[in-house]
Amino acid sequence: MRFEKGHKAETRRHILGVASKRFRKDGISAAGIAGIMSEAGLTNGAFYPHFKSKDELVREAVSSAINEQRHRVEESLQAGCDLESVLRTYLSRNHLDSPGCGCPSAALLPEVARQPASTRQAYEDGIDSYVSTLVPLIPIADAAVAHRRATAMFALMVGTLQHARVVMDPAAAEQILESGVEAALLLARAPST
Amino acid sequence: MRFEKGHKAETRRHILGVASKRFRKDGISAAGIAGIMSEAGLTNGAFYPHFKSKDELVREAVSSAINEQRHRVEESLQAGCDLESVLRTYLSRNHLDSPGCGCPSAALLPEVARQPASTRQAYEDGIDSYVSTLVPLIPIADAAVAHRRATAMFALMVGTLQHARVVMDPAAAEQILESGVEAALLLARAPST
DNA sequence: TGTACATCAGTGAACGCGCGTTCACTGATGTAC
DNA sequence: TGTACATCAGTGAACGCGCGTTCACTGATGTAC
Repeated sequence: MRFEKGHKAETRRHILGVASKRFRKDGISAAGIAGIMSEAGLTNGAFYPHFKSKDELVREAVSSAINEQRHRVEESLQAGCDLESVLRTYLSRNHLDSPGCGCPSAALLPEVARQPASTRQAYEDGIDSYVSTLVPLIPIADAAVAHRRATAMFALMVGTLQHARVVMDPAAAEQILESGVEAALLLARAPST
Repeated sequence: MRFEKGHKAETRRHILGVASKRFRKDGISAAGIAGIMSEAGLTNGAFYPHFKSKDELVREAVSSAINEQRHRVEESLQAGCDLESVLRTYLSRNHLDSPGCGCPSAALLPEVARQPASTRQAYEDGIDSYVSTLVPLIPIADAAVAHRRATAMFALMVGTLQHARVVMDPAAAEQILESGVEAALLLARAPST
């Protein structure tokens, strides 16, 4: 072999990583194969030995992005972070300014809803895991209630970050983020009556 | 003149209406001028006497969509609808299945954040009005608190509808919508301490 | 009343460009003998 | 040990297509005389 073993698998992973960022930064339909491949340091022709089609790349890139997003939260929790700290990381200036390496739902959720069924299904599974990761942060005994609260909290976080990203004035954007933190804490802490 | 007076303005409005739906249904970058014009019953060449560029169409189409969205809520309020009824209209099966004639934020918010400044500004203004329309539905005396709650409620509604639109199983999607209604009511009703 | 001209919303072909995808090819290495 | 061949990740030109945009033109009507 003229390349060390595992080289191709590594290239594939590299392409996926580049694509995953480009999709979040520019949008799925606005990001092209040629641009992704050249950012990966390859020519466009090298794409198809790795992926059957752009749809396959999209499916793998967005589902790996949502799984990485869950991983980041899991690591925060293992490091001992509480809910407010997780919320303030998500609803931060830093996350606001870095859609390319942030939450794929904030960057792409409506566009994912327009993808083929297999992509939507893979993404839905990723969201389910993500929401489940948020559940233990909610101090409510009733598991079903806590899960519904976590589902709403996810939507609130995603919607808030999207809204803040449209806003031109950074100070106004930060107020929107703060509204989101406040409301998410309220959702978590309100009694379950 | 070979067309009655006001004909051109009416055609322009017609193109805007078609575009506004197409953008919400297919996404801004995925919807093309030729497709919009042919759905409007015209040829592609007829576009440019009406609009300077696609960007101009996008700006007018999305900002008119968000203003119509506010109008729908205002009319519900004038008809005497309460908060829960407004929420259940927004987070309904019907809205879920009709992105093309529904809330542009649920369909396009992340993509709007990637548009030129003038589009983002126009859209931001539309959201501000929309959120202000929601404020009176929140029974909290402190205006600043009520406004932050309304801001969060907007994000929760948008995020919930987007999430439900990704989900394949209709029953699961409705559970997500229900989580959103429940949480939005909680946000509105929780005391302001 | 009849004819010549001006108006202008809309036509439809064409522009260059980038898209997703295909494919004959390269060239560095490993294996066979 | 040296040579011939097989392997295959990646190259880069080309495919047809649709994009946003331009522009010379049409043709129905209104106005001028």
